[in-house]
Amino acid sequence: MDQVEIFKALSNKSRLQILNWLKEPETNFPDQAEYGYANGVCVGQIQMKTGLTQSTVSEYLSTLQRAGLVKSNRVGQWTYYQRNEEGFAILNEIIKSEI
Amino acid sequence: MDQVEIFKALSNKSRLQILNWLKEPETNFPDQAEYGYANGVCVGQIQMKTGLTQSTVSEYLSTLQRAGLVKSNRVGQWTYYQRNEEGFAILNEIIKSEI
DNA sequence: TTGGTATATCGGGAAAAGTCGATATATCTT
DNA sequence: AAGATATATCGACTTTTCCCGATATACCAA
Repeated sequence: MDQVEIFKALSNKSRLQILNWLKEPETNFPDQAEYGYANGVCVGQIQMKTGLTQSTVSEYLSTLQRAGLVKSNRVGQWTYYQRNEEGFAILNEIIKSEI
Repeated sequence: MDQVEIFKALSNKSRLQILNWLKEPETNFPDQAEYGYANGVCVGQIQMKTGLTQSTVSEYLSTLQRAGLVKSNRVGQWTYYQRNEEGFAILNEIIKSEI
């Protein structure tokens, strides 16, 4: 888990927004309700809310996942993303003791 | 204080290292001893330790200052830099509540 | 097996960041 | 006032990031 990679992932307004939205999926992605929130929120929902293209959002989610800040679950043709709180715990450790 | 700007400032190995070194100036910048540590560490000392050019280090320190992570004191021909712990407090707040 | 839908990957052009050497500015010393 | 030293800024070049459209892949449904 590279520190620089984590901070690079956080160096983008849209990616920060996605992470924040994923804190309260029920509030921020109501259209996801019919599929449930257990596995997270699917890419299409996130894409719509950002207003960016599908490819960009897919790329951004990969970036966040490589940094350890989200995790994904593939279910059928959907990929659900949710926050990875372990990643944030690591981030807190880094800031407390390594910076 | 822009969130993205803070994370961009942290998205660089050398800048992270500088911040970490400045946690213990006495240990990491012993040559600074004769001038004291009260105002921080001067650019030249930091430059030597990074191995980067003077202009790059000066630029990096400005970047960190714009992000609120260090503060500077000019004394004579020297500019001393030290950590700005308020900035780190803000960073912690951002991570806790805005991401 | 043929479409249809959701996501991922690829290729690219524009903008930003990384890093340098050269030069400017500020200050100190003599 | 002149030279020396410390730092900041400028101009340039290379690498990375941003973000897109097009295409590929995976899965589902008829």
